[in-house]
Amino acid sequence: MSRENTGTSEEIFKDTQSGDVSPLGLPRELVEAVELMFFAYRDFVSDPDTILENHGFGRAHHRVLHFVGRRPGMSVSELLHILSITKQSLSRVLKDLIEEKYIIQETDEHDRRIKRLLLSPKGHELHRNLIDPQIRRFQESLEKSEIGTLEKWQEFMRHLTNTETKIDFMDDAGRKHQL
Amino acid sequence: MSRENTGTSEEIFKDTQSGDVSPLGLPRELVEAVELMFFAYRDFVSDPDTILENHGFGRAHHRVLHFVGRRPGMSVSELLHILSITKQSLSRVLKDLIEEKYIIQETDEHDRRIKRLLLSPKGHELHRNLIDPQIRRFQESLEKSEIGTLEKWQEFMRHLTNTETKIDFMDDAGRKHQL
DNA sequence: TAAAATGAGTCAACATGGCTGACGTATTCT
DNA sequence: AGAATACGTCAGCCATGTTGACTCATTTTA
Repeated sequence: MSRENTGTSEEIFKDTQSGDVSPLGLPRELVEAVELMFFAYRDFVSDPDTILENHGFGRAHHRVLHFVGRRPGMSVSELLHILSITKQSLSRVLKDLIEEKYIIQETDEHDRRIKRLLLSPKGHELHRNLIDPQIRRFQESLEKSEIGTLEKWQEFMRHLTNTETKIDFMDDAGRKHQL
Repeated sequence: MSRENTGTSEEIFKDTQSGDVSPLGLPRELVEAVELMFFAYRDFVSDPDTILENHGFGRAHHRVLHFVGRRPGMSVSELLHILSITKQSLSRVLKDLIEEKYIIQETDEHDRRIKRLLLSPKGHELHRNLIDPQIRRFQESLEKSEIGTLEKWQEFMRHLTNTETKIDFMDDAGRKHQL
């Protein structure tokens, strides 16, 4: 996989390993990494997207369904924090999901202002159908990779995410899921 | 705020290593991987997003700028294939970039129907400013990781992307960049 | 050389999912 | 009793994806 150097690059960035530099004067493998982020993410969400279409839902619905499924009983404001979107953006999709009985709301026993969100059996089923192809994609990719790849991949992905994101995800919940 | 496990998970997926299973009856580390994909991607694009705002541009402009920068002289239809969007979606952002002189069009010498796309110096500068924080994010994350992490990460990301995506990216160009 | 195919650009119309600011209502905290 | 919190909702804006139809220049092909 050797590539020739154009020679005219500014080389502000010292290359990590190979000394190979892209036409932008940036380390080629990091520019490739930027592109892999784009392609991998796009393809990764493409399978659920297809399923969602048949239900008249979009990616936003998927996210809500996912996090409610993962953290049953979460409040609306917890969900807002995790998704980092506005109340209005959330309410549109949440309304759909509640009206069509994928998500159930239960008033909190101790603070009746808070509504706890839960998946109905129908919601669980859809969630499962949406995540299945993604899990399968991971498993198939892992089969092609050396052992220990997933751990290293996860570690690096964690480093890439903002600390606030990780704190947000842990804090409001009080549960043991930590990203 | 602890909530008890419902206990009714189907456990169709055998867990890869730990035997640990999420509330969904799916291997927990793979469900976490799905979430890392969401969070890491979101945070990863957040830096350029901020810069783009100041220019009145969006993510779509960024993508065009990036691929034209990476593969100078590419045609409009090659760009359409890589981005996998429609001509209309592309034309809106491409028009902006051409009007504001970030991108230059040159008619192909041998086939005058084809327009070759290039970045102007202004375009290169913006491209550079947009990619810089992403490269830096990678470098900082790498510093926190074991050596060899980038290679493993890239390999796995490649496995995650569709084969068509990879082929598309190689074929139309005739150049040696292959994802 | 006439007809077909290709590359690029455009129009109108639509959907999704972000955003803002303002406001209402129920409930709880001080 | 009044302030703060949690949730919901209205109206409207913007970016970026979609479709289908159509033009125009240029090249290929029958």
